[in-house]
Amino acid sequence: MKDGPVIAKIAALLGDPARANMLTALMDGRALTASELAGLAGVTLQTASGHLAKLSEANLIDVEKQGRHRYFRLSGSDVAEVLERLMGLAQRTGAVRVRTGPKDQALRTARICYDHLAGERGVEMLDAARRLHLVAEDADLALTTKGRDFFIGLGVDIDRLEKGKRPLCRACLDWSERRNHLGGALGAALLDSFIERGWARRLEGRVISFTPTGAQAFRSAFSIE
Amino acid sequence: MKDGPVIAKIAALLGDPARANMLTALMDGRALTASELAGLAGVTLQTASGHLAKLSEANLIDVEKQGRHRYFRLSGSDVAEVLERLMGLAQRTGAVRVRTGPKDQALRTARICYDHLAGERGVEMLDAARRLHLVAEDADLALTTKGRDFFIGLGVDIDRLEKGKRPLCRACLDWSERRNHLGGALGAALLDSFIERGWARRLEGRVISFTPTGAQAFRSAFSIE
DNA sequence: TTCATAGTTCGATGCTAACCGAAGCATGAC
DNA sequence: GTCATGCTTCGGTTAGCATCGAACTATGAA
Repeated sequence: MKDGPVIAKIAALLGDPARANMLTALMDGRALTASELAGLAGVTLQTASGHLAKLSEANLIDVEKQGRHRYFRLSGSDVAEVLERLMGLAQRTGAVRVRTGPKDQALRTARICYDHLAGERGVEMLDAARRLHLVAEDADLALTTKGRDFFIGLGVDIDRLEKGKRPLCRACLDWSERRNHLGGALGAALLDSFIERGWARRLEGRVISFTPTGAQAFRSAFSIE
Repeated sequence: MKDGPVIAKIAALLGDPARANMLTALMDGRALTASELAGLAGVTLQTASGHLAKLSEANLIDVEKQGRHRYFRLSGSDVAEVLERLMGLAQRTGAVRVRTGPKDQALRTARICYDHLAGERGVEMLDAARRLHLVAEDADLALTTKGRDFFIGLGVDIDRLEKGKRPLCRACLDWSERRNHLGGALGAALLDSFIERGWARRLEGRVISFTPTGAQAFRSAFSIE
């Protein structure tokens, strides 16, 4: 069994409160500076710098220099997914009280998962996309011809997305709903589109808030209800 | 951000090599004694006992007393899933050299994932089940009427499985194939059935080995190739 | 009973790593 | 040039925890 130490190395990196705080702060896919992350994690800049160096060396985060700032972001959605799973585990094993504050409720309704829509709205959207035969289950998830036209109609540049190396569609398990929502390049593009159209906007944390008319437009687009 | 410490507590438990070794040893769903786990992890019994107490207190593993033995098993498939994801991360981030030994190849071909079939054979089976319309994508995965008859024909007692609280079908991400295989109560029952029929047997570690005739029967049952 | 096996608890040791102060670079503003 | 800001590196302290030896409890066998 030489798998143990391999897992342990990564898990140990996630196992420090300061680092875990930084990573969860990055879960919304944005890039943050070292100072911001230090503040969020509640440690000094020097300490944060050390942590970030470790995370970076392990390729869990990517760095981008910009002037005298250094921006950090998760190196991929798989990192965010593991964090989500760990939250799910923490919840099931009772390590965390079930929080039911208003903020928690907002997170469950709609939130950002790395760069795409998650929560009730996210699961709802994938369900609808399946019902309307916009996507089909192939190896993972695949866009149908009908789906292609549909999303192009929504203003998504499918051709461009297909050129990228990122999978177009990806089923991503939602920790609060325990069902899948739509990730991948398409999932990201859709969320961008919703925000651009003013259907929804990003609040503090990872909360996504739909405007009343935006929610109406969203439901109408996907024939929900 | 109070999510950080929550994640960190669990991740820290997985972040010790000895504990990680024990948990990976339990990933095949079997229950092992404290002595066995100590041996596998390469630590003394006292040390192992301490680790097991921590894992148990965090509800990551369950204990069962039997005479003067204490048997430990993972508290759920979600624990195994997180471990699989961590392995996937370790692989992508280059923390682990791509092992290509014969044992590794065997693991990729067919292995046990908590209690169901994973690896190439596992992914193949779910693909086939979809192609034959035995399962359909509902919220997660659902058995079709055709699928029900099919699996009953294979000797699976679907009615009994449905009475349990465990979901019948569950898509489970395969780290080596990066695609889904079939988990849930049905996935577990199918693997049991394959072994009972002598199509396959469990080797050391998590390797599942199909006999030549078993592989033939498997492919024939699912109309593969 | 006595002995053996399985496991826990306690105590001491030693290593690792998180932390921060202070100093050092690097970039940009003026 | 000077100064400020953003971040890293170095050094020293501290705290936590993994480890094991030794003693102890519990179950089973003879």
